Amino acid sequence: MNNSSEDMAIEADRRPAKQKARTLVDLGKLAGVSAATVSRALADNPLVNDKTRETIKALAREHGFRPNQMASRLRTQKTGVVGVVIPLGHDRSQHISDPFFMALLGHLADALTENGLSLMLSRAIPEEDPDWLERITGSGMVDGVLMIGQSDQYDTIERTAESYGPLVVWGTHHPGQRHIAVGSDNVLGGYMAAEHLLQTGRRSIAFLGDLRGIEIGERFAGARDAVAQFGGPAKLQHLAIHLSIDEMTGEIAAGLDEIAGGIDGIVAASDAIALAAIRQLAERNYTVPKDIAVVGFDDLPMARHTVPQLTTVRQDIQRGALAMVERLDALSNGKPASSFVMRPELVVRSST
Amino acid sequence: MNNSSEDMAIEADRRPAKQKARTLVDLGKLAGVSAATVSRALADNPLVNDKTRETIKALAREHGFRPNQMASRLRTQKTGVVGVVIPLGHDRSQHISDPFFMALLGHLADALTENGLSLMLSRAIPEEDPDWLERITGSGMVDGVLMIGQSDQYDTIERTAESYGPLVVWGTHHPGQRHIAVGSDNVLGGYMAAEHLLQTGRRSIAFLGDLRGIEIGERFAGARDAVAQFGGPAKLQHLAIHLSIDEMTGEIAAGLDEIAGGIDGIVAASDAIALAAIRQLAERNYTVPKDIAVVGFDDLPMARHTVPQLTTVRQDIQRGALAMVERLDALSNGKPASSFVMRPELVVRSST
DNA sequence: CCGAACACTACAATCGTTTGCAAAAAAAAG
DNA sequence: CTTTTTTTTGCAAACGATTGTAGTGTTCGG
Repeated sequence: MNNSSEDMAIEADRRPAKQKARTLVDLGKLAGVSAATVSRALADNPLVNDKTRETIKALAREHGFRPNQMASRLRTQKTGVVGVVIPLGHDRSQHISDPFFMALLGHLADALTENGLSLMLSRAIPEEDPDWLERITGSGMVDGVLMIGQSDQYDTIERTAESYGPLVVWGTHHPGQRHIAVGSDNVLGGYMAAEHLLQTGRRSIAFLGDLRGIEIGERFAGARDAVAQFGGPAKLQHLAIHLSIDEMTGEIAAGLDEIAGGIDGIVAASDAIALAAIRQLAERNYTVPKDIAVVGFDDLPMARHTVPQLTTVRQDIQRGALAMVERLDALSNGKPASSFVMRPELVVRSST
Repeated sequence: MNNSSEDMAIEADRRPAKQKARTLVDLGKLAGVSAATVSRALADNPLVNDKTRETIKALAREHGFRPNQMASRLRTQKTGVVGVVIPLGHDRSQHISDPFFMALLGHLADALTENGLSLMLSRAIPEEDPDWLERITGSGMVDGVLMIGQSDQYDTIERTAESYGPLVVWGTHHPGQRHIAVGSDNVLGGYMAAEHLLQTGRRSIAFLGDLRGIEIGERFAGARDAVAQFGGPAKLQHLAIHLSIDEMTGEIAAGLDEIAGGIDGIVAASDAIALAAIRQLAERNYTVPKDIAVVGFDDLPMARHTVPQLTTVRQDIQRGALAMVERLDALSNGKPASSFVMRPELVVRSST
């Protein structure tokens, strides 16, 4: 048992790398053929003799040889890499480790790997780097770009979409929109959440989220619609909560101190916000759902593992990820593609 | 309000891309200079005349020109990209969206972006692709490789480390180990978790996790040490739980049905497992921590937002991510680096 | 035994940048 | 108005793989 109270730095055994065949020419020399033949052999091109191919392949295996991707891709003008960008526009301090981003990213990684593609991840901060999108589309490093969230960069995205084909965005689709988007019907989702609270007898609802995010704004609009349509004594108020998990806690605490006494329902813009809110309510001795009911948004895996289990508006992230990859694939092969708006689904659990 | 019950596909306005200057030569022609000069101008090379540079830069901006990265990187033999690999060895169905992976990945992305590097994410399934690591190190696409977890691939990693320099792994360091690793002292962490339960009066402890994962095996070993050292009536048993969130729930449910009556403490191999366990215990009317105390591992952000808040062994993921990037940076610049074992920290909250 | 058909393989150009070196232009010195 | 020095630019050779085309060698029908 190690009982030191300090971290430890440990020297590792290291020795210089041994020499290998690094290029097609090297390997060709060893096999007694030209680089061209080696290239074809490794690509299973039928032009090359079976025996030659086997010799070459064996040699390649033995030397652990792999063709240089940079050169290959320069030549073929294909990279096999798609860029995944997370624009952090309205919420500069928002961390890339936001759980929704991460969940979608995970599914994207799975879907892309399935298709033999690699994923290049970038975080973009538009305020600091106005060229953020150009930098990626124009880098020549990627065959296409997937974007997670529109943030407040709708116009930039539209502008880029005019000249850059293979671009698919997670977010909303507006009529006449140029870029392909995959996402949920956020207005409907917000509507469902608020409607559910109203139907279960709640009347004074707070919406927790930062409306500058396009999608979040839509969720709020949906909730407002529901409340307006319900009419009567139903009320809706709004609390701006950043998505960053660090700021979130304090903001929610402060906000709830002010309004918790006057509300009986919360529509949270995300599951993460909902969880933080539930936690803060528990500390203030409000019982969920008896005193205040809480509806989340996203249905992240964790929503099922909380106490109480979270009622939330489910976005099918996996399906969305798949749809994004399919569309990107179509676009990069010159085929047409269309935006995709998924219908969200209210999942009623124990927090309402 | 959209009340259709179907998802929707929407055609987007699309038009062909407009033509731009695509190469240094193109741009050089426009500026009346050679490609070499353009290259230097864009790189702020002092050899080129200030006025010329400005002309060229303006032109480049106007045309949205960016040098082709493939060509540039082929020429300079530097990619500015580091590969991040998640080997899914012992737990084939484990999803890349595992919350710990995602959290570490997020921090890595932040740390790398900070240093102007891009991140190429790959998921590797060693059983299907024995060459998984070679495929990445030898691809020529990356300047270095970061690995999240050793899974059961310790030998493969060691072998690769002999010939491939810039490789840093999240995981454990064994004496004489060749590859650089950053991670927590898992034995100590497991020890701390079990010791804490014993000190708070628990005597019959279950460890939940799949011992084939090296790190998890170490955590179990630590817990065993603590129990052995405590002696007397203290007991430890083990329940194999996969990391995949889908399998996890069922396995935990089945396992708990069998043993929950006979235990008063749980050491979970991860926070995710701990949460799932708490949830299952609640459904079986066991109160946490009164009937059964639960200690997690990782201290993911969500651990603070659960009810009850999770007592857990904290790994400083952010610090670890930073350490990994620093070490990789050193290695790729030919400098030496050493493994780094962080001391975990027991965070006592309300689940014990 | 010759020419045609076929099966392989090698040559060489290409992808777009970068960079050592030489050349040209401009400035300074004599 | 030469020479010498300093700037500034262009030339051309990499980087390493791919691929159309030309070339070599083999086989086969006649």
